[in-house]
Amino acid sequence: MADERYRVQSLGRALDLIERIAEAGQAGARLTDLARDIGLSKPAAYAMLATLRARGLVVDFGEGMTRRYRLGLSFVRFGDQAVANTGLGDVAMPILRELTQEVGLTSRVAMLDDGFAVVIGRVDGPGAIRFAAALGRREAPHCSGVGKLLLAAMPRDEALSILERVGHERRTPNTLASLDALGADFDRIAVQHYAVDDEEDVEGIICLAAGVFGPSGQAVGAISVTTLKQLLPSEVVPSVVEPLLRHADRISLALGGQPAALAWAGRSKGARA
Amino acid sequence: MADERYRVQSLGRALDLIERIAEAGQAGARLTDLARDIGLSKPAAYAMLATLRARGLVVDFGEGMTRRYRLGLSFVRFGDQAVANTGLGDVAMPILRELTQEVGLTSRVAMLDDGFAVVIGRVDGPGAIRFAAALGRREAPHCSGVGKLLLAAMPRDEALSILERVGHERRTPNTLASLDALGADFDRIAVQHYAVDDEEDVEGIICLAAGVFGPSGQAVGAISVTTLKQLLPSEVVPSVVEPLLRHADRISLALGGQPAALAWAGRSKGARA
DNA sequence: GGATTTGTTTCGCTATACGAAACTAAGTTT
DNA sequence: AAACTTAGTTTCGTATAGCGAAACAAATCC
Repeated sequence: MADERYRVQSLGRALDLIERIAEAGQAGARLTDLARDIGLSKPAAYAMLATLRARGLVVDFGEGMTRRYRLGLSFVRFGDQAVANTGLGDVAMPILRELTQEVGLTSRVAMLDDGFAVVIGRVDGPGAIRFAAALGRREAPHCSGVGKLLLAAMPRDEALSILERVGHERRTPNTLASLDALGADFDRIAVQHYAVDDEEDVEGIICLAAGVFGPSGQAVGAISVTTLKQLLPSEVVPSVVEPLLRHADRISLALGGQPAALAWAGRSKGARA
Repeated sequence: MADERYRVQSLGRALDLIERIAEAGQAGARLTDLARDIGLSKPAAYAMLATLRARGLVVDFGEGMTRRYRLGLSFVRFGDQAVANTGLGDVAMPILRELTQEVGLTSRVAMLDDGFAVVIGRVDGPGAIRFAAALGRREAPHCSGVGKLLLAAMPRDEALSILERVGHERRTPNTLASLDALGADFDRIAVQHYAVDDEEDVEGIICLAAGVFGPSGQAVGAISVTTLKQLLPSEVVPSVVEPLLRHADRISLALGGQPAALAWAGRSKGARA
């Protein structure tokens, strides 16, 4: 099944097209650019766009020579459906709202998907500082709070295998780029039950994450709060960690899962199961 | 461009496939059923699924004869991007949260897309009563609060043309199924600045909607609150309408648009522009 | 254990996705 | 304002690749 023989080439190209349109964002993408970027002729791209447009998956605007394409609202349903499928999104969102209200920070929920931490829900904090916390963003597992937490919660060899596969390159001076440093951090996370991304992905941004655990004690996801490092002096970190862990446990319990204390305690012995 | 000649058939079939998988929801869909439903051979559907799976657009679970497919998290990013493109989603969500907190009811934002009101954001209310308010859902324009509001805000002939195109059939005893009844309701909405779906779509459900207006005074979207009819006696309706209109105006202003009073007043004379 | 059903793989035919080229129309330059 | 450029649209012939038939493998049912 992982075999590359059984693929539909034209569908793959159409997905490339969608990818490029998504990258173009609100500004939209032009036919000629799209065709060139995905290595297709204009008529071919034109036909694909017409097909996607008929389904509402892309919309066009502008007339004549300046027609542009962007993603259409038909994607909304599919994206929401994908989140609903996880079972985590709907449970987490109301609690995330309470967390954001309590600590006054932007909060998120993420799950591991193909080695990356995918953000499936967010609640923007108050104030002018907005973080471009796009849903569906794939956060690198080695330099994001949610990513490190989810890796720390799984058997060590699996975590290392993921790191090897998706990489763990340096992004800032603070990034834990070596497997040794990451392993030590995982150990600390397992003891303290929360992960810290201290300017390891983007300079100036700090992020605290806690795990959400299922019935068997394995981590099904993670929640986090994000803010500017300068707004979170180290002495107030505990006052944020406490509600973070508390609300994470509430989500775990709402899912019928284990609280963090139980899950982390049972992790080492259950790891080989 | 609306011409049906220039289409990519295989892409269209793949989109049918995605549609069916979305319909199957959390339970997932099986290869054989999918192939049959979209009128394709098993090998063809198999290749499409492999292509989609490689991109994370579908995920499979279960082994052997009971393998099932559901939508994958890669759709999340596209859905969020589509909402972000509208410019309305990100502005409306924080205010929607305040609205839900203030009135204690589930709230939503919707936009008109291809004749239907598409829900692009929601905040679930507290309490056990959850409404399956899926994002991306296309609400019929004639029997939903947001739909009727958006139709009432546009030139009457355009509204009628949409109703003719997408239909306006009866769903409950309360549904306004005639164009006359709908027209009268549009007139009332234009005067009172809010729309009511009083068990017109689903029995037992009531919904109040208010408009969000852009700089030129045209409606760019609508927000609504929904609850069980029996929980909202008519004497308390005004106490919900007031914050609804107030927060809707806040969204309009945040977009650089006009408040409802101005927009509705300027509607008739600007209609032919 | 045989029968049935589902997923997987092979393979050959032809439908169809693709590119070349021509066309139209909207900007841009001189 | 005419020549030039650039973008989108349409036509059409061809070779590719998408498709179905058939066979295979593996799991479930009776």
